[in-house]
Amino acid sequence: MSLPHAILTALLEKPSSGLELTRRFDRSIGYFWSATHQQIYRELGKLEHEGYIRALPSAQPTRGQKKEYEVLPAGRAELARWTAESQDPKPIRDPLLLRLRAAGVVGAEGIESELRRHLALHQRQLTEYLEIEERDFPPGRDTVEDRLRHAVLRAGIDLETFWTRWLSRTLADLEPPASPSAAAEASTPPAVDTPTPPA
Amino acid sequence: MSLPHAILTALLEKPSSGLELTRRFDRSIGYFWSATHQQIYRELGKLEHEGYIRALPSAQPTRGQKKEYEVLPAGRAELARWTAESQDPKPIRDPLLLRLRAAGVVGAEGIESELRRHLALHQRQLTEYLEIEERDFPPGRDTVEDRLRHAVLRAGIDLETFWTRWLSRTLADLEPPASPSAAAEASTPPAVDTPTPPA
DNA sequence: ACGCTCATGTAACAAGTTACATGATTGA
DNA sequence: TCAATCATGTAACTTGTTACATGAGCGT
Repeated sequence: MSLPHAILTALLEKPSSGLELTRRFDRSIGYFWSATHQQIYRELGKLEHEGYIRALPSAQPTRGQKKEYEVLPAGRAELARWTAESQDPKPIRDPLLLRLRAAGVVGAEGIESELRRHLALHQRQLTEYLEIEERDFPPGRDTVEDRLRHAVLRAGIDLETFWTRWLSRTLADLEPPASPSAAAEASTPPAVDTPTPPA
Repeated sequence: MSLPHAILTALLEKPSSGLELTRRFDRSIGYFWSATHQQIYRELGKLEHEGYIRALPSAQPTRGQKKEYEVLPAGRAELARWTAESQDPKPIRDPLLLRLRAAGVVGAEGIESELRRHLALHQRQLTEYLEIEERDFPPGRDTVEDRLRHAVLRAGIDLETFWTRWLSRTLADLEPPASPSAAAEASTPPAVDTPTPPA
């Protein structure tokens, strides 16, 4: 049940329309909780129905017309409740790790180029986060909000750093099958489904 | 579309019944792709229907009777195709980061105990991974499969290491609002939800 | 006969994804 | 007026979650 609370947070930071929210879920908040506009409109409807938010009266309720929402006290209370709630961390769920495991069974044919591609993507994301850090978190200010937001950004930075390091190391580990026997194996792709028969 | 391929991988490693798979999705494979037995049975049905796996003839098809599956050549081919496929990494999606951001808006009341709790959980998980590494990856062997499986485990180790470090640092950052000015800020809560007024 | 565990399943729902539909506004 | 863009929405589907149902085999 994270999306509604992500929306409440975004709306508290600044009342917005559905499309404006969608754009913000492509940047700031979206860096650690993405959502499409369909999800957002659906959820806005629910939140309004439950009395957590309301449409600002200025906008008419016709199709194609902008409709801005703001958070009601009940919504703020619900968000505070959820924030302090006890929630276990979700276990890792990563298709790339799964594919690496599968590669151990059906052969590591095309996976190296994927690792390289992911490495480039994570490096780019890391650069972006570092730029944001430089821009939005100069050494000066030090409110509690600043620290919280900085901590979140630092999680992004550290996670991307982890990926770039792990991918680099894994590539280095895989590239040189080193021993001549292994090299010979690699140059002998006998058929469709031969699962890496190494020495 | 990861679950069917996770199951194909598991079945290639060892033909199993639904319940045996469920158990394995609580351990080895489950460390980076979890699944409940309902998901697994549903997916086994689909995979059989599509001709990727088949039930071993030994077992009768009655309810309550064990039914073992094995992977057919088409299933192995599909898994190899998927493994080498180009798939973009998913952006981060973490409720804890979201809650930290929300705490910046509605106040960081209960979040510190959550951070400590998560820290303990991640430390325990890290210990478990390190034990597995010691047990399953002694310095000796060095086949391609070994390297792949070790790389996957190392991802788990490095990720848990990241979390423990980040949580420790974030806790240290939050505990002492330190500077008098920051303390002054914190003691001026303009509205509903007083954010973190600790000593 | 009873309860326990093993084992397979159904049903209903929640969350996320993909494709498409529709109206309003604005500038060429 | 036409196309592009802004803006809100529907529909259908897939994936994941939660609760429950049912049968087989075994020990007491």
